[in-house]
Amino acid sequence: MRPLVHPSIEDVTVEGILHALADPVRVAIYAGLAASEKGTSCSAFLQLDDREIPKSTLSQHFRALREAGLIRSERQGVEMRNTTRCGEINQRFPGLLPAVMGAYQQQLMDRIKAAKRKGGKARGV
Amino acid sequence: MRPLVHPSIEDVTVEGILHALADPVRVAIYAGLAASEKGTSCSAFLQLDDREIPKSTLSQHFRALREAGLIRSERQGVEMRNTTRCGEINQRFPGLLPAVMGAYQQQLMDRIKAAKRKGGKARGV
DNA sequence: TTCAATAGTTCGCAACATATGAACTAACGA
DNA sequence: TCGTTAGTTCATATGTTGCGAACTATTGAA
Repeated sequence: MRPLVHPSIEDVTVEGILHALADPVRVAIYAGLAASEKGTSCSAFLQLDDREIPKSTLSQHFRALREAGLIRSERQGVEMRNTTRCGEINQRFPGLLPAVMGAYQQQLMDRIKAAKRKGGKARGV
Repeated sequence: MRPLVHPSIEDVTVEGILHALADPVRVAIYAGLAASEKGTSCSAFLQLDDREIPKSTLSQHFRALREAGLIRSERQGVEMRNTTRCGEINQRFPGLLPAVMGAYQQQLMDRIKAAKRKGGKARGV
């Protein structure tokens, strides 16, 4: 089993970051990791936003985030401790991550508002 | 020949924008359009950064940008007038586009600096 | 040790996406 | 009507993604 790959911060690319964060599932994972102080295991995201994510799919998403340089994963006993590398990235690309996450936040709020206007339950997928 | 599709600004998604801008060719096109005041034809980008882009590939890239909501394309006689929709997008997702384009700019400058440090010619691809 | 349990990874394949040459269409000007 | 220029669409080869099944690593008993 090959060891986990973490690019050094100089090898992190903007296109890589954008590609990784162009997927709602990965964004949700990233946001979850960013919110937790001391790192989170992968399996914490098996259930995400009412959606079931298969284990193998989750693993691929973590790999994508890791190889884009967005997160760091290290074994801690039987499970994984995942943390964001937002400090390093903010230093290399100041303002990029806040802008992206802020835009997603904005989009979420717009959707909630739009769902309310339609009167029914929030069915936005 | 089906008419060109332009999503209304409420239908523009963050994931769509990021996916479109996760490609260096499309970013170069977008930057070129953003720099020009009165719109630019597609064929202006057939030669890009020393690279030859095939016509059909270019057409797909323009379609991607268009359907992500990043640009507007309208026929002007025999050619196309492409313009960015950055005004609308900045209103809907304030700060997103400047942050992304700024990060690419940063990356470009870092690469130039790194190439200089290595002494040789700028071979960074 | 050996066995079972838990947490992730890797493999294989089907479905989807992308790049590009070739053929096509649309607008214009002889 | 023909030729030219500018883009689009089609066909296809190649690449990427999602997911079940099989595998690996670590820990904790028995």
